[in-house]
Amino acid sequence: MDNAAESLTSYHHGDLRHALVEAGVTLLQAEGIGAITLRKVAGRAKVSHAAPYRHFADKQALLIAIAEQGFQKLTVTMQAAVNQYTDNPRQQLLAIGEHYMQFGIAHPAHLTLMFGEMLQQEDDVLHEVARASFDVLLNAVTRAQQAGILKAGDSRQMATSMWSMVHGLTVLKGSRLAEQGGGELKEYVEGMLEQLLEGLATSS
Amino acid sequence: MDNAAESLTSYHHGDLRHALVEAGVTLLQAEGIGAITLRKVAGRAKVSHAAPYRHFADKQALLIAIAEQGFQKLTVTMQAAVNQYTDNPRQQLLAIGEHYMQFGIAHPAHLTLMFGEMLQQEDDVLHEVARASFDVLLNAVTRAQQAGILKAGDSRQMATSMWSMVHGLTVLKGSRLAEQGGGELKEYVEGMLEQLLEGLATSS
DNA sequence: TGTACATCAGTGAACGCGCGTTCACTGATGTAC
DNA sequence: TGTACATCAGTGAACGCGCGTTCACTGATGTAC
Repeated sequence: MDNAAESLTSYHHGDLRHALVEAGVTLLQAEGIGAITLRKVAGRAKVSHAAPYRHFADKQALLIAIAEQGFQKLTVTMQAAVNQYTDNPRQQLLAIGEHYMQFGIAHPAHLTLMFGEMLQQEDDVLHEVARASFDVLLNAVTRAQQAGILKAGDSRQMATSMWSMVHGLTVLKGSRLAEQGGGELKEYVEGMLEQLLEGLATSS
Repeated sequence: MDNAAESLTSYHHGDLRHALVEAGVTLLQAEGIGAITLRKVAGRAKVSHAAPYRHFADKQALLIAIAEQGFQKLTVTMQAAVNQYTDNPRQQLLAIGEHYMQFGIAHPAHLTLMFGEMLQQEDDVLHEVARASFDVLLNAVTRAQQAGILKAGDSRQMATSMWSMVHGLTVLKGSRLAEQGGGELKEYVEGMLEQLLEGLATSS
């Protein structure tokens, strides 16, 4: 249903590695982290359960690839938020937060996997794609400082503040701890973030 | 090593239900969420692997009990932070954040279980103990408002801001995304939280 | 205080199942001449 | 263009294992008289 160029491309399957990761993401979404097995993932990709071993050393390697894909998607969506407001660093920061929450609320199990289990692994590639996501925010913070919208100071620390707040909001919103009030997500996250931005503003 | 009143108390084992939860927490800490099985938990509690069924309907019920115990511990530690600064609502808020992070960094897998898998369950008892944790913070926010340290307004929303930020910081600190600089945890979380508190301060 | 009985927490054997992983294979694709 | 060979992605049977759960049991504790 997703990729039209299915049986056209290259080798036997085409791009089984990619298809397996996507199947894993779908399964994660539908049944949760505990439900991911190599056999089910292979089944969803319509190959035998031994086929994944041509592309992944073991189950752990597949899980890491799924987490990587999550960060890559996150980077793309955050960068899209930045591109949306070319000359307005403040709007960029708010939009990054909004897009982050959209991703996290649409894919809660994926976010849990990315931060809960995998990021504690010692995998350099994974940490590189995670850092790439973080850098989108970090760069926006730097631009906001240059524009005089945020005060000078440790931009990495400010980015960490914002990331933390938005990540925490996403997790809470996914549970029932936060009010589930009907307002728009955009207003919700922006209201919260503005409280923080006020504390980080230039004191003019 | 932990409970001295072992073979003294009451029935056959004494308090197997409690011992099973504690064994689960230890296992969670040592080997991660995926490693929790009824059989291993029973083994750690030195009973046969069928014994847990006298206290839990199934594995899921044990997992929920482990998550509940986490929130109860969190409530106690947050309340201790409040009691530490009886007449200083601002210090109370900072100390709550510090204690929260201490808990989360000491028990990362437990926190992941609590928020990642279990809180999305429809279990009323679990949500009640989670709300009890949240209320400790909420009450502190209310007192800070009354003391004129935070501006008037939706205290529940302000508490959500703070909880989000501290929760997010805890998760990030557990990964390698945040700087791992050697500073004290106390200074770290307080520096971050103060940025937010400034945005929430009365504008006097 | 002592005996008979009821309760029920914990036992240990057994079940069927799905899992990750291995391995000899097959057959489609790419390459050399 | 056509043939011979090498490569290697995907197959399907097989493995041993640990899992959750059930069940008839046993034996320690609590209760009635």
